[in-house]
Amino acid sequence: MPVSPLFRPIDVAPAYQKVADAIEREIVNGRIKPGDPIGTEHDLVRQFGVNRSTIREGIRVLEEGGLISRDSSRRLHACLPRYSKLTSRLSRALVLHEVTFRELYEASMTLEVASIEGAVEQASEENLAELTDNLARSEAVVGDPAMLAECDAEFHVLVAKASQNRVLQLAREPAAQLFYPTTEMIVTGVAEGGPRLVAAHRHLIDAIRRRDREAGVLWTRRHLQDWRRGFEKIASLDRSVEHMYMEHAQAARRR
Amino acid sequence: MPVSPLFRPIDVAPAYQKVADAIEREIVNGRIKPGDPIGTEHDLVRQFGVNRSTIREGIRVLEEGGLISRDSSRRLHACLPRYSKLTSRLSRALVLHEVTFRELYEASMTLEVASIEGAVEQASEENLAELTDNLARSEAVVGDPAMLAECDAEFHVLVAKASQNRVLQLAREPAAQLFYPTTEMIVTGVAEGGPRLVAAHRHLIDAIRRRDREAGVLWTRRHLQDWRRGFEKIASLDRSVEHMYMEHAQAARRR
DNA sequence: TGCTGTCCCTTTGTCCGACAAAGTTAAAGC
DNA sequence: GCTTTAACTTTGTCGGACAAAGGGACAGCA
Repeated sequence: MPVSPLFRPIDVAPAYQKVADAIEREIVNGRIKPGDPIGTEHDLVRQFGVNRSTIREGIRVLEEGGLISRDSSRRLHACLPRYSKLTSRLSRALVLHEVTFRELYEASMTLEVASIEGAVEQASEENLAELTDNLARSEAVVGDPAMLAECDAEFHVLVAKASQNRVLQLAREPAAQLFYPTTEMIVTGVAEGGPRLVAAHRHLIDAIRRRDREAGVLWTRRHLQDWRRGFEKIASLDRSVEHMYMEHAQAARRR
Repeated sequence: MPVSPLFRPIDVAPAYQKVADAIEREIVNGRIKPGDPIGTEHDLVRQFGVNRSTIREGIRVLEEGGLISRDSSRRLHACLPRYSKLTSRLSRALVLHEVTFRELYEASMTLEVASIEGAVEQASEENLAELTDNLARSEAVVGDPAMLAECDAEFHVLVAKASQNRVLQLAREPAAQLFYPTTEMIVTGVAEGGPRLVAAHRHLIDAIRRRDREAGVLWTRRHLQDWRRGFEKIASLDRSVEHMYMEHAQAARRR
């Protein structure tokens, strides 16, 4: 017979976790604002009454979560978590879960179409300027697969940004990060890949400028289908995302 | 005049970071498989030749990233990062960036429609059984807003799972986690809210079973529009997601 | 005035050694 | 065979220590 629940389980979190939680609460509640200094480790030792090693373990937890960071002089301050840092964790998780390129492709089809729809509706002049600048840089490096792939990744980040929807921006990011290395491979392996990619970007910018939703969606689909056709010349869509992707993710995270 | 970039910045990562990176590499490369033991802190001290405090800081980093965890006996082992743990970080970031409910609503409209489309196409008998079970539990707690909101959140997780697309599952999660508290508020404040919610779920399951894509999309839209109408009785869609949401996110993370 | 070098203080990253609490293993006892 | 007891191991925490690097103030020099 199970005993009746007379007592609740006691919260026995280790001290470093409690330190992290306490600081996190202050930041999330807004009592510590992004940019505010957290104080030195010694300060925290005094405030929490625990050893510096314990404080440092707590700091690592928060740092990894993107809630605090150290400036050039290594002083601690609260900060607004950067999406790209957090989403690289998710990309890594997708790799470890061995998702297939088909899943990536189908999810991205949805996410990128939604991005362009938002961009067509909401893009500002500044967004258009950024996109145009990106296009110019892409044209300049159309012969360099690595650089072009980087420009492509940035282009789609800018489209998502132009949608003015940060939830969407964040949702597409983990999948998008996994695209980058294949884009490089495809542009390397398929002769007409680079020019087609740049042409698609040009049409997309044009669609955004003319607020032409149909054209935006059409060219986004074509752009992705191009990727797919190029990819299928190299491998099967049902292959799982390979481990090599992590090198890129790691490099991106450290930036 | 700027100096020409003769030298690249030297990589001077602190030791704990190098420890974390080294272990991460082994896991991501697959040399350490999920479930494999990492060894004791003392083992790592010997292998890396650094102090235990340094090892422990590195471990915190990996633990926070979901790459390793401690079992019941606190021994370290590699593990498959759980989406929900990672996405709660993102939800927190969305809160701190003060995204609006409008962004949440519009992004979710896309993500949930994509989920149901995938589910209609791909759902297995097992997925349907889980959904049906969820529906039964929802009907049983239709009078309890907190429990019903929890069931609703789980329902949509199950729909996304039925799509068999893990990228999509992951992409919708950060936004979905922010819905939960408002659903509770709406069901509390709007008398017909609970029954309408359950009815929508019933129609969605039916659409999946009949592989009726149109009906699935239709009822997903209605379901979300219901949420929106309910929400607008309480507050404006352009209000930013409030800090109170973090309590839920924190509770979910610890589970 | 503007730049450089120096001295001092603070802060961080790392190390060492220590210990209680909790878990593990294995032997001893029934 | 099952329980109890007694080592042994591992983790979480502590205190103190020190070198390296950064910041600030101040003097010297062009």
